[in-house]
Parts: sequence; C-alpha cells; structure tokens
Amino acid sequence: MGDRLVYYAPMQPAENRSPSARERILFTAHELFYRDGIRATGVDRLIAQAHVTKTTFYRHFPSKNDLVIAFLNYRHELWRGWFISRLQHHGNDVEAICPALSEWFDSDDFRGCAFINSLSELAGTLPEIIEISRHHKDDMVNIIADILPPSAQSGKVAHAMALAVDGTIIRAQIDQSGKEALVLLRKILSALLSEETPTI
Amino acid sequence: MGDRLVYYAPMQPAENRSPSARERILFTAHELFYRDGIRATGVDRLIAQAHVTKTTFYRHFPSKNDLVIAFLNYRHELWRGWFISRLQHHGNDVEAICPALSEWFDSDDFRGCAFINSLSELAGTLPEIIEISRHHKDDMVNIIADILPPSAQSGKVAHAMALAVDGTIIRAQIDQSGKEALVLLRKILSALLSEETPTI
DNA sequence: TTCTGCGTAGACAGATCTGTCTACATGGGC
DNA sequence: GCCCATGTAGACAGATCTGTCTACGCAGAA
Repeated sequence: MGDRLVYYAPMQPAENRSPSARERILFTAHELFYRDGIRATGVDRLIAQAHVTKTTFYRHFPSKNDLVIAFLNYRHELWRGWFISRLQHHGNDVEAICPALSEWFDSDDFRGCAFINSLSELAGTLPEIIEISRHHKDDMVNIIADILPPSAQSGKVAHAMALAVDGTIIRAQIDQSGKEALVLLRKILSALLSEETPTI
Repeated sequence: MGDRLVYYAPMQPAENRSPSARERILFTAHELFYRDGIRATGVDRLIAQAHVTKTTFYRHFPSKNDLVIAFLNYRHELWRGWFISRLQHHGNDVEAICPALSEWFDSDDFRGCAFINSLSELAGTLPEIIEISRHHKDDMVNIIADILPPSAQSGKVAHAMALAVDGTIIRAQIDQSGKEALVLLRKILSALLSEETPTI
C-alpha cells in the first residue's frame, strides 16, 4: 500500500508556492464538506481552518452555495484523475476497477461518493448539484468505456457497469467496508462481460 | 396507473380513528424528512404541520434524533410492504423488479432512497442510521431472494441484484427519471440470471 | 504618489435551530 | 374526588448559521 495515491493528496498547488487564500478555502471545504457534510460545516469553521477572514471568504465565494459548487467541481477533477490513474496502475482493464475502488474504500476517510452525498443533502435547495452529479457520472461511464474490450463496446455495458459501481459505493458505505461490496461488483462485471462475449 | 399503490399512502391508522398525536408527528416527519431533508426540516415546522404542541412533540420524541430513527424504521416497514406488494402484483419474479421500481421512480415525490439520503446527511452525527440502513438493505436482499428461481439461489445473486437496485435508485435520482436506469438494471439482472442458469 | 488587488481584524444583524419550561384542560379509571 | 395519561397554549434560552459591513495594511504596476 506504500504506493497508494490518496485521491485528495494533491491539496497543494502544483508549483512550489503557498496556496492562495482562495485555494485554502477550497481545500478546506473539500476536506470538511466530504468528511462531515455540507450543512454540518459552517462558514465560520471553514474560515478558521483556512486561516482567512470573512471578507476574504466572501470575496472569493459570494455565498456558501458558490463554494459548494466549486467544491464539487474540484472534487470531480480530483476523483477523475485519481480513478484514471489507479485504473492504469492496475492494468487498465475491467479487472482494474475493483482493486482501484478497494483502495478508496479502504482509506480511513472514505465516506461514500461526494456527489451522492451532496445530492441527498442539498438537491432540493441547490439544483445545480444534479447537473454536476450527472456530469460526474457520465464521465465515469466514459472512463469505464475506455477500458472495455471491443466486444463490450455496445449495449451500454459501460453504463451498466457505472451503475453497478454506484451501488457498490453505497454498499461499501453502509457496510463500512468494501469487502463484500467488491465481491458483488466483480460478479456483476463478470456477468456483463460474459453476456457481451459470445460463447461458442 | 389507476391501481398504483403509492407507497406512502397508508398515512392513516388502519382502523377508522383519528391519528394520535404521535402518529401525526411521525407521518409528518415521514413526509417532510423525505421530501426536503432532515436538517432542512426544523422541529417548529413539523410541530405546525402535525398540529401538536412542543410539549407533546418532545413527550413522544425526546429529541429530534429519536424522531429520525422512528422515521427510518417506519419508512422501512412502509417501503418493505409496498415493495413486496408491487412485486406480487407484477408476477413475483425477477422480471417484476423493474416495473415495481418504475412505479416509484415515476411518482411525483420520488427523491431517492430515504436510507441513502439519511446516511449521507447524518451518518457522522447519528451512527444508528448505519445499522438501520444495513438492516433495510439486508431485508431487500431477502425480498429479492424470495423471488429468485431455484437456479439463482446460490452465489449471492440476490445480493448482487440488490446492489444493482441501489445503483439504479441513484441513477434515477440523478437523471430525475428512471427510464434509462431501468434499462440498465434489466441488463444487469438478465446477465446475472444468465450466469446462474446453465446453458446447454 | 496613486490606484488596484488582495489580504487582515472582527463586530454586527437577523434568521433559524433544538430543547426547557410553566400553566392549564380533558377524559378515564379507581 | 383524586390521579394519571395525554393534550393544549406559548414563552424562553442558548447555540448556530449565513451574510454585511467598517477600517486598515501591503505589494506591485503605472
């Protein structure tokens, strides 16, 4: 596990410079929103932990909702990069999905899918979350489609697999462990592949 | 659609009597918690809509968290009864899962799975939700297992299907429509059944 | 020097939230 | 009648929340 790239590790700017106030706010929001929930995290707490003042906070994010949207977009880029990287690390085929997810589920701070969580928490008051989540899930479909063998490129196999991944994330969250969920996911992935691979 | 049993319709006591104050609170909580979210629903609003006083409210539910737990247990019984009933209505086999879920997804007030939503919203502060959600999902596995053909009774097929159902619920919530999600679910269910049914 | 961008210090306002409490009323059982 | 269970009317307290605002400082560019 030594080479495990924690998906939110790049909390620092790429260059060797201190994070700007805006970045500090965004990184802090990412950490606290995901860990404790959006409504459970007040702006005062964000401000204290990001070491900015209220004026600075509201200069960069005119409302908390603006920060939530920024948080989700940031999360999408982070998670996307991480997922692609881990799939490649594990062989870049369908079999890579489970070990990749396993790294995430096994991490101490796994708390389900940020998009599903935010959707559940706030979709009624911040409908933008729906569109952002849809975009995130569609991107996941594309990432999975990229690692499918040619024989599985039709019939929405990637879509079905992405849906099963969502179910797996939920199950891992409820179980507080990904062990069983990943067994089930392997079963589903395998069944979907068998259906698309003609047997002589 | 005339015979569609809306899953939360039995908001009245079975006998012809007025609901007690406790029931009124519980029914109101069920409606508002599911529709708007738990944290988004303050006790004053519950109290106003349930037509009880604060004293009565807190006599029956010593804290809001107690009501949340009661809400989820009530929800479990309701949803469970509804699901079993709709499966039976549609033939009580694996093919019944999708039309049953379709009724739910098509209802105006579909807002995803109450357990997933509550988990996302509050698991950090009310860990009991995890156990309740686990119980709910395990029960769903049992319900699905009951409608599986004998050939699919091994290999955790019911577990895999229940996981796929969770993914479907999420997808329907994000899409704001169950149309595509159900196509994908049918594909997964079919693949799982094919894997368990030996082909000569 | 002036201006702009970005940062600092917090105080403040109003709304909302959960929970505590007093006082009283009604109905049923003993 | 007395007691208990259950209900009513709200006022109140303290905490938390999001957002607005004043005053000031520093650095860099023109």
